[in-house]
Amino acid sequence: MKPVTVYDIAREANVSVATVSRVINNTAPVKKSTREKVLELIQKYQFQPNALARSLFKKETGMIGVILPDITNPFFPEVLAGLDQEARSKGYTFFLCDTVSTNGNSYEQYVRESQYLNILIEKQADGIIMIGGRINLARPGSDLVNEVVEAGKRVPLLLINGNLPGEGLTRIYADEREGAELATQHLIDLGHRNIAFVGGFRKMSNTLQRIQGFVRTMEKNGLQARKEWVLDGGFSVETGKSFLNRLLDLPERPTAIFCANDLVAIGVMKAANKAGLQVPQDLSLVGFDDIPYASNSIPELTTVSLKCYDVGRGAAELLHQMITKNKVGKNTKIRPELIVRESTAPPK
Amino acid sequence: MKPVTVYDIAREANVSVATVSRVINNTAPVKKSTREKVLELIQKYQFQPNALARSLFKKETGMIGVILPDITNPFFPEVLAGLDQEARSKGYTFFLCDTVSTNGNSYEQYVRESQYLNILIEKQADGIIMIGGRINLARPGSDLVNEVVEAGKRVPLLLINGNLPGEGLTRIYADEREGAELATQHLIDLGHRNIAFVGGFRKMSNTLQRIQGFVRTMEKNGLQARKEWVLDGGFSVETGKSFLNRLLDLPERPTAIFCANDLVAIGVMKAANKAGLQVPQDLSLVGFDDIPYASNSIPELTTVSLKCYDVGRGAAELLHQMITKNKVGKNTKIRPELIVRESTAPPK
DNA sequence: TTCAACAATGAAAGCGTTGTCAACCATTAT
DNA sequence: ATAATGGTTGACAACGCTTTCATTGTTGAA
Repeated sequence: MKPVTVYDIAREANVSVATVSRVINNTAPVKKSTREKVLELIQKYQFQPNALARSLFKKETGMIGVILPDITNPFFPEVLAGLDQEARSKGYTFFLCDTVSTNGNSYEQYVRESQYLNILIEKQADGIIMIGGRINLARPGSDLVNEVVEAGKRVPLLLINGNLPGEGLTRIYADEREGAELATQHLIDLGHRNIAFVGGFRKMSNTLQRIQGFVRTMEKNGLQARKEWVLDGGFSVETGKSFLNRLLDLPERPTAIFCANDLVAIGVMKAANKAGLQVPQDLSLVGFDDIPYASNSIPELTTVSLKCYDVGRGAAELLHQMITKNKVGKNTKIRPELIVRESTAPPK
Repeated sequence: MKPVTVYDIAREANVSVATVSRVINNTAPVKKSTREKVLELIQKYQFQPNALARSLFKKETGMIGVILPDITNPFFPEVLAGLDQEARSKGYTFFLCDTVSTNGNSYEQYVRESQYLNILIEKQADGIIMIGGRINLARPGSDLVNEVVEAGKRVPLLLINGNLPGEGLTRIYADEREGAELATQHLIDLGHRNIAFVGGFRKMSNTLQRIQGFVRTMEKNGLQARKEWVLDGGFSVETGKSFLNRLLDLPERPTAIFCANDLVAIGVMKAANKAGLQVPQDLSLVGFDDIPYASNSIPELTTVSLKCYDVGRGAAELLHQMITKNKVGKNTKIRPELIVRESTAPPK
């Protein structure tokens, strides 16, 4: 049984398809009696217009594509939620493109990122949002960057927390460096002198900024960021665990650790716990991102909020403007916020 | 600057659009020289076919709609990941429909659920997956159920963990009752006699099944499930906190608590910690769902895994069959698994 | 040499909408 | 009575693609 179309409705109502279209979209006056007849038929057949056909004609789909590296990382659902709340009210709907690689192959992830870019363009998404992902690893002039820039010429494209220099890409991002400064200063104000930085990938621009913020703040306070105390290599709980153990093996131990993200902080906390260290009495910990878990751990994690939700909302708004006003968006910076909870205290 | 179309390519290559289409889709033999010319032009203009037009004709979009209640709840990204991994290999792409209500209004959520159902049908999604949500609250014959059933007649529709009786809806689900039995038996085997159940909504079929599994197992072991020890009212961390406090105020306290989900368990754990109770020495805890955070808490949470990822994969596979074979799917049950970690121990 | 088979192509008919344009009718103003 | 207004309506041309059908050469077999 084929779906009914405007033609079917029109035929049975003895009107033209144009009229049917008019009553559906309220786009021109229709005599009350015919309107009612049409409406009745629509009801009777539960007619639902084919959005593909409509979009084909109108050249707009009301769909926004979101490309992200791993939906399982709680950071992303959070910004998605912000995105959704704002975009929904504007009538958009989402395409979810998770580039996670099953086997952890980062090349595969790269390929997927550019595949999705193409798919979204072919499917005529009204706009594209890219969050995180390999682009943070890419250098200006690299293939991926070029692809993204090219895509950006075809459809409004917004980078969230992407750190691409210049290039004419619009982005909205939290100021990672400022966040790192906030966190580091907090630790220093508490009286810590021996502070380590753990996690992330030094090659990625966001990690780099966090490290820079950390180092700079240490130096501003006349402190030294020791090389053996800044360890990068991942964003996971496991990373945190293994790095704490490495730190513990060193002749001298830090009294506080600033972690590249909350997951790493959780890992550190767990390893510390196993090693018989009390947080925050024996070791202060501050995370980054303020994912929901951060307030669920025991003790609750002091962290810096990247305002994912706000970033998401802002992104939706900005993208909407790019789509409707057809103007290139302006880069937007969101100020992070330090959230002091229970995992930090003065050193013994 | 308008996007280039097959016509533009055809014109410049001095061939018909049919030929262009043929080289794009490899759907009929084309002379090598013309194929190359066309390919070259496609490359030159970075031509990307309009998927809307194609879908309009082919009557397939390769899009699957996923309706879920709140992407921020870590349970859902997990099944989404399973879904994605399986569906991706089959060439599908996802529509994300989060029905979360900003103001916590459950009627609004209901409305949104049925709105999305319509949107997905209009956008010609090849299939629809509904996870969790209000449908668990609905009774057979209610409006929402009818709407879902009607939608299911128009497009392959699969319920994940939905507990609708009969009705001709296809579903794939984890056996909640069995999971509850596993958890309860584990506690009993450890030597607990005084066990409470906390969390969920009694009105929702999934909660009900968990409670039934709990009660039944208690009785099978000659134990009694006391009314004042089975408390429902939510799925959040806060729920867990407030309910533990309520339990603590009672003249007699349970030595173990079976929680309706992991989030509630976390809440209980936090409240217990505040109250000076050690988990698991003073209080054993088992959760439900096995969200990622379950293995991150201190102590790590004993829980029952609903195999979200497997359920997701299974759903993708099942839906794919419904779409391609055009056959009604068979209900599929996934067996849950008890995951013993650190939050349970024999009572003192 | 002739016919069948096949490779290579183009014309044109959709797919289900929307919007433009012109036509029609009934009022109302002149 | 006639022209002008404005509310209603239908025909039809897009939108960009795929596929069917028919047509043209070619080539191998009879």
